[in-house]
Amino acid sequence: MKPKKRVTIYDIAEKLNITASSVSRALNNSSHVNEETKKLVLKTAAELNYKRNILASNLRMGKSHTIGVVVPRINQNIFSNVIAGLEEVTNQQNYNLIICQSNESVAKEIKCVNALVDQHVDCIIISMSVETDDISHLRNVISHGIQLIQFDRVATELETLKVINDNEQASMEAVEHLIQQGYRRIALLEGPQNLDIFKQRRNGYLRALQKHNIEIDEELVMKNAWTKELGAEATRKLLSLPNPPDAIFASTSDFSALGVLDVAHDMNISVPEQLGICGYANEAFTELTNPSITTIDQFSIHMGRTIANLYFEEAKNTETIRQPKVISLKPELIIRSSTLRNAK
Amino acid sequence: MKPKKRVTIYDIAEKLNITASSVSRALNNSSHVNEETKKLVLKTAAELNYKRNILASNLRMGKSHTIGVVVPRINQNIFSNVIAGLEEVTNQQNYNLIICQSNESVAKEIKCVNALVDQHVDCIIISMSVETDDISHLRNVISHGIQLIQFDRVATELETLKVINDNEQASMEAVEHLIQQGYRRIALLEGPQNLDIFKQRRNGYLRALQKHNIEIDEELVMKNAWTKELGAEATRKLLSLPNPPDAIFASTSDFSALGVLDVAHDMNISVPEQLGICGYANEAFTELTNPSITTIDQFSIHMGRTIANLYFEEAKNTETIRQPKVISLKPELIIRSSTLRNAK
DNA sequence: CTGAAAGCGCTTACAG
DNA sequence: CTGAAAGCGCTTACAG
Repeated sequence: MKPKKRVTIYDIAEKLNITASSVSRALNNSSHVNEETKKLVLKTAAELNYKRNILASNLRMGKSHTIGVVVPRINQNIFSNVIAGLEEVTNQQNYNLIICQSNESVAKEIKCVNALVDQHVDCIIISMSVETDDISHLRNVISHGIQLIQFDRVATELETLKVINDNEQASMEAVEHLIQQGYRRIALLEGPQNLDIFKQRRNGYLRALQKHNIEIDEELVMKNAWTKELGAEATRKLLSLPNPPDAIFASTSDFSALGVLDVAHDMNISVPEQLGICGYANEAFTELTNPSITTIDQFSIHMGRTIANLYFEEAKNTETIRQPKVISLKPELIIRSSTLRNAK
Repeated sequence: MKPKKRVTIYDIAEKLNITASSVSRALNNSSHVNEETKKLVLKTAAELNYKRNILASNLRMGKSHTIGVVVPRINQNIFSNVIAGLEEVTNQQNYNLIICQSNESVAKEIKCVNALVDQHVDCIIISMSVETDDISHLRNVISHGIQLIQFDRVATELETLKVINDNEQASMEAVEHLIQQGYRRIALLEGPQNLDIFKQRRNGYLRALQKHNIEIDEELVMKNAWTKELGAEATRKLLSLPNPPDAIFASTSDFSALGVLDVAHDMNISVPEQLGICGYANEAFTELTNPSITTIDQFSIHMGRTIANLYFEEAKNTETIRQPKVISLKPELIIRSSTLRNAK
């Protein structure tokens, strides 16, 4: 089958004995066009089954009606849900979404970002890889006049639009919940501190302990325990301490919480009686483990929608000098069996 | 910050005192170009930090170096993994991926497909929504000269490139495994039969029973049990039969298997002793439930890579008349506790 | 191997 | 409100 010959604005113009200029104006709903001709053009366009050639329009306008998204991993709860939310909104606006994954590598992240710049995307939405320290590729985005929106894992020092979670507050609530349940030696599995989200979670942990006058024991703070394996490893160390913790807050992810749970099972340590466990992210599996895992929900689909809406709002606001807006969303503690000692 | 003025082929041409035509040819590695000038052009391009304007190139060539993907849901194991695999390969080839989700609605699917056609994508990769019966929107894709690749949930009657799983074989193996474990009254939770994948899984079930001379009892075949809730509902009915099943093959998904497990827990029926459970798709959680769930892995990342590679191979083959190639992948049975009666 | 020219299909500043 | 014209930046068939 051969591609159909496409109908252009010239075909419409010819049929109506006007110029392509007028047709274009009518189709774009420009104000400088007669109501009559506009109607006529729209009618004829429909009759001829005209479809605007987006490639031509893009070239002329210098924009692509496309938004690029760069995330560490597509198949991870928070990111696939953010993408789902983004897709929902951008689709309504007839925008396209180009999705890239950095696989937690800066090199790949840079490659993705540059590809999107080459593609003339109108906006780049990014959550940084764990490796990312130098952010000159992000500055480069801005210098090309492309809107940059950071979310979740953001570089605070870079003034852009941001949609973040209030990690500190959420962490604090999680740790306070543990304290309320009678846990006193609460360990922290923390993530790479070059990412602000992990710093904030650490701060929330510290603040909660301070507030309740619990001494901070650096022995209980395990660095870089942000995968299932690393979480398990850290847990083994913690539980073999002379004075082991009675609860572990896996602030990095539910995956590390899962590592904690595995080790507890292996060592025949009962959860939540002997050990409380709290994760982060409300991955689907946290509901299904035995016991189910207390965690923090980040409403990631809603986050995706928020990001997209922010872009379209800002795109409208061309008049004034805009300042980098930051939207902070409030995560919610989901209390499950792994920390419910009192209720049992 | 203002966008930088972009360097064009004219800038390079001017600097070298040749025409843009030659520059273009050099950059595109055309054979009709002097080696010397080619080198010179590439050197100058690098010096000036030239970047091809993809929008212009796209318009001129009538293609977009973009592939559209339409899946029912992005945040579902198989699809997010297929996308991850696609992204991996297309990224290497400097192609873009535009991702849409149909949300299991034909209306949305049609909207997505049409948007991708309007976008002049080079290829559309699709896994149909459960509602899709009429496929004229897919024929429309082909009539626009756009390559169409179907995967997983395919319309068999439509002759296109396809990458599928051997669902029948996998189902048969799953049911045979149940039989080997001593289960004799094996129920089937089946999906909407307008989707071929669910028909094939049903066939695999039937073939396994026939092979082992087990009478087929239609009472044990539950239609349309393809979500957690519907799976649970069907299970309640099955377990209240005068002669209830001793195993349930949730051929639709692990989510329905989860529904089965929930009901079994509620009714204090022990798994796998009193009831064997097998799911489909190897969702992450199947490893984490208690007991862990036997299921079928579809190697979805690999499937994504396979699809992308198929596209690029076919794109090269312009010479001969191509026939619609179908690649069938072999899923693998993952045996876990929920069906291991003998081992216990 | 290279140049001159046309054209992809649109949008918009400039006149009138 | 409408037309004529230029231009977005490339690619390629046609000559030479």
